[in-house]
Amino acid sequence: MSKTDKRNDILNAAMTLFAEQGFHGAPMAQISERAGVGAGTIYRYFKNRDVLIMEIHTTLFDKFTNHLKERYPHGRPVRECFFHIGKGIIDYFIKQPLEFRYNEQFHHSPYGLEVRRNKLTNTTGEHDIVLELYEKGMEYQVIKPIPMALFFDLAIAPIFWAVRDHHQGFIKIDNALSETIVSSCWDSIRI
Amino acid sequence: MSKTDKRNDILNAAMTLFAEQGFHGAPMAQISERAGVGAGTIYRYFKNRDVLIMEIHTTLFDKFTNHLKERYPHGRPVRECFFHIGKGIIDYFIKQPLEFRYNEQFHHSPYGLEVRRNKLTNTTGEHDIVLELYEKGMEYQVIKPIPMALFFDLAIAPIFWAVRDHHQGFIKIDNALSETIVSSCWDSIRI
Amino acid sequence: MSKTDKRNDILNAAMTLFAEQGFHGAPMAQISERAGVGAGTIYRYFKNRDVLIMEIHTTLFDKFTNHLKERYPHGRPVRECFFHIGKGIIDYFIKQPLEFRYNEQFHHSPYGLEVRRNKLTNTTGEHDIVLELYEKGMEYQVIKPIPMALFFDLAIAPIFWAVRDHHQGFIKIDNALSETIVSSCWDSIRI
Amino acid sequence: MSKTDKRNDILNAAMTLFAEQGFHGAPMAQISERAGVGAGTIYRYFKNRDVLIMEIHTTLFDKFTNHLKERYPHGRPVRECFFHIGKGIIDYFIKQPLEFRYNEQFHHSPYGLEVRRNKLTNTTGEHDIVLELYEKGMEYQVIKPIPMALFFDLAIAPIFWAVRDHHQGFIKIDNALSETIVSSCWDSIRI
DNA sequence: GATGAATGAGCGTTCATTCAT
DNA sequence: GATGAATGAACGCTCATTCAT
Repeated sequence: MSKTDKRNDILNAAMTLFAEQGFHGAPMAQISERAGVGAGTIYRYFKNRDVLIMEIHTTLFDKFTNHLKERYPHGRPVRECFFHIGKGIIDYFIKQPLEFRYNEQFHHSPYGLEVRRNKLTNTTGEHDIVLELYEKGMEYQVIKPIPMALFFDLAIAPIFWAVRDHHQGFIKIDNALSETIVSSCWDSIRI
Repeated sequence: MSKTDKRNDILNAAMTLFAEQGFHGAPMAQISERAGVGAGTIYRYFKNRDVLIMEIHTTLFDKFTNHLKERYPHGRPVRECFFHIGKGIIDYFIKQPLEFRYNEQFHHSPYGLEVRRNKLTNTTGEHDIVLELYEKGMEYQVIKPIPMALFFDLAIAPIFWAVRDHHQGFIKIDNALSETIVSSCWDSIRI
Repeated sequence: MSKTDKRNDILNAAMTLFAEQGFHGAPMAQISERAGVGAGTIYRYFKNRDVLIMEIHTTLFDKFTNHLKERYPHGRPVRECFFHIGKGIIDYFIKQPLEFRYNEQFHHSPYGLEVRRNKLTNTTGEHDIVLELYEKGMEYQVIKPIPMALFFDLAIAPIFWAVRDHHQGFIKIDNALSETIVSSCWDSIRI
Repeated sequence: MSKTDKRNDILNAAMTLFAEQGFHGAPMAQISERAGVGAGTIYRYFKNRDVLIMEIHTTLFDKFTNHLKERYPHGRPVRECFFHIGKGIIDYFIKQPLEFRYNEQFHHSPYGLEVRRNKLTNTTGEHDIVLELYEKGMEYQVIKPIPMALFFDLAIAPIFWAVRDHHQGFIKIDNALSETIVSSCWDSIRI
């Protein structure tokens, strides 16, 4: 088993347990047991628990972002781009319930706040796909003149809530409903 | 000091500390200290920590619901009723940052899931109002034909996210922006 | 059992174990077991392990100092005062092997250095009995003109080493030998 | 690099780290890193940590003893021999602060006791010289009639304490003060 | 021979809960 | 009823040692 394998085992075990039981319900000992490694081994790959939690986020976020960037309709109208993203988010997280749960846990923890803050006050050159959309929408005046953070709230919040409801069994999102959701979000931000 | 007073002191102390420091950052000893009671006294009023956390939620939720019911425009058009609720939520939680923080913590903890499940199944409290709104909207065909849970997601999610952004300093919600937010939500659900 | 009793139990258990097994050979769990209290109880009386170690020192040092101050020949010649102290140290630590061992451990740990530093650079009004002796000896020119720290080294070091040899069985200090030791130390510092 | 080189690298790295950070502050991993060898390699040369600690002592002690034996004034008066040894100790350890620190750590650890016991029982190394000195002093009646261990305590203890004070900055030992120290020690043992 | 990844027992400390007063 | 001292299981983390390569 290669070094990368073991690291991945830990990442997966931790992600699963954090998703299923919350950050506080998953002690390091349980993670190591599930990963099939010794308790101390985790610390060869991650300096401490906090770093592990952050690294899971980073890993998942990269994977998620790559998914959204696939077949992204560069150069096409803002509306079309938005639909790509909205439906992309739904598709991805419908298929990945654990990642979705992890994501929810993460963004409602102290870790999540900091990440969000960095994202919204982004001074690094990182190209956030949604941020770019917002700027283009403003430029072409196809979306309402609102602060960027609020753009996120209106356009994205319902999507995440709907996915959560799907996983909790309150609704069943198929292609048609996915279309309805994203379309409704678009209605709330378009001029 | 009456029995009720002491119970309230505990509820308030616990709510504040949970809101400020998270569930994990507020040990029972600190709660009892802040409430001005002995550590053991908490257990006379609440069977254990989990029950305390649940009771705080119930208490806050009742208070919040009552706020929304005040001057509720019964019999008026769905749109007007929705604006009453939407702006009511914003007003309330802008003024009550601690309660908002508590609410967020709560709904993203294991406790939260169960409550939500009951909420959508039973029809009590807040949902009486919103449920009624949904049904009336369906009947008069002024809102899109979507499942009730999705109605929630579209209409309410952005409001909570926006309030969170307000408290975290990413946006500043004044009356005008409040109007914009609720209006945008309405755009996403109206026919 | 009073509060003070339990605190004393912990202090004694810890002192004994530290003396017998060294700081590193005495885990908190063993201390609590020997003290007959729960593991967490120690932390009601001492913030942490380091504080416990310091408090033992303080307690022992006060007791020891009080012993030396008994029947101290105030106003009598420096030589007589020195003999009182020298023989007092020997008497005390011959009778208290555990306290002696603790003292040795302590003074050769990082804790000990700090204490010694404070003592030698003393700006607090604390009346150290040996320090006073040094100053009087200098004033009356009955001891060699040497730095204070060296006075300690010459006058006190052999006494502690001799007591250690006594406890380790290399010598047997009786009254006569005690007299010899202190007298020899005096020979090394007197003019 | 020969076998001996690697062994020496480990000894030096370990000695330095133990001296600087104490036995408990220097994990094997850090030692191996500093020595430029793999973690497991240490165990090819030393059965375990305790053995490593003991071997460092032995090595340093041999080196130290050889230093004292250099230009030893065999056949000259006891006083002269004593001055050679006393000043030799001071010179050596003033120049070798790390070795001195290591020595102090060692002798106040559980390891130290056993070694000292053997030292006073057997007659090897340093003690050859000092033992000889003691016996000659007794024979010619130039030093007080005291047990050998006590001879050590009176003659050597102040020297070690003074060197410690030098390294800790409480005194500054130059040639004159070195003379004073050894001379004072002599005063305490001579007839 | 040499390596360093892996181990897991053991550490200091916390805190929800109990119960004698 | 009210208290808060006492508990001990549980936690995150370290590190001496092993052993497959």
